[in-house]
Amino acid sequence: MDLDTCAKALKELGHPSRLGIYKRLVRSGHQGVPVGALQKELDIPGSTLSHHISALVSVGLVKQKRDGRTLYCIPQFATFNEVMGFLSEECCADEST
Amino acid sequence: MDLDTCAKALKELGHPSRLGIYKRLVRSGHQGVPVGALQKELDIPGSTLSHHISALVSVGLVKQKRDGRTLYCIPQFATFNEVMGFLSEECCADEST
DNA sequence: ACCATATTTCCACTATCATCGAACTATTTT
DNA sequence: AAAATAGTTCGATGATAGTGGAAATATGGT
Repeated sequence: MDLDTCAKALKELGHPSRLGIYKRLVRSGHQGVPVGALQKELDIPGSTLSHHISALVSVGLVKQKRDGRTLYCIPQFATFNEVMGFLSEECCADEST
Repeated sequence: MDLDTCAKALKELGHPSRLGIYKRLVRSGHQGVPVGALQKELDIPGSTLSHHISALVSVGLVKQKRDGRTLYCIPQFATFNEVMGFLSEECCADEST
């Protein structure tokens, strides 16, 4: 992961609603959470929520999968881990110094 | 660290210039880097750079310390580590599941 | 006091983001 | 085929953010 890609991901996580959404998704693991469930739990109007979710999708932090009428939002741990990896490697103090 | 505070910090890191600045500061450790050095190395106009730096200062990721005419920018590892801690605890997959 | 250096603040401008109701699309049920 | 459910896209608006030149501030040197 390069700096620009990492910055884009951080930017999307850098909004309380989106960070909350991602946090909520992580809690429920690989099976994902329906958009509607997020809407109720987080109390965000549908259209606003939809924009936030697609922002997360656009940087690969979330994937969506349809099952009938229900759209599940699934956290993409791999992307998140790459972000964490970049931060650890490039932006953490080297305590051996 | 709570979600809102974390989101604010992530937001500021979520810009390539600012992430680059922070990364550069981390490289040089506790002694810090003069604003002017950042300006040359990163090739950002002074006023723009100044705005980016104060954004980082505003969320506690950077501190500034004057020595004569030179203002040193010093990364605040504690804040950064709190952000990392929040992300690890609240947004990482629990692999024991 | 004056000049040079280092950096910030002011100002104006453009661009992107956030929000949300209303209209629309997709899918299932009856 | 109509109605119900789930979610998205449209469209408009207000709010923030990004940018950088010019003017201002701070400090040190002569």
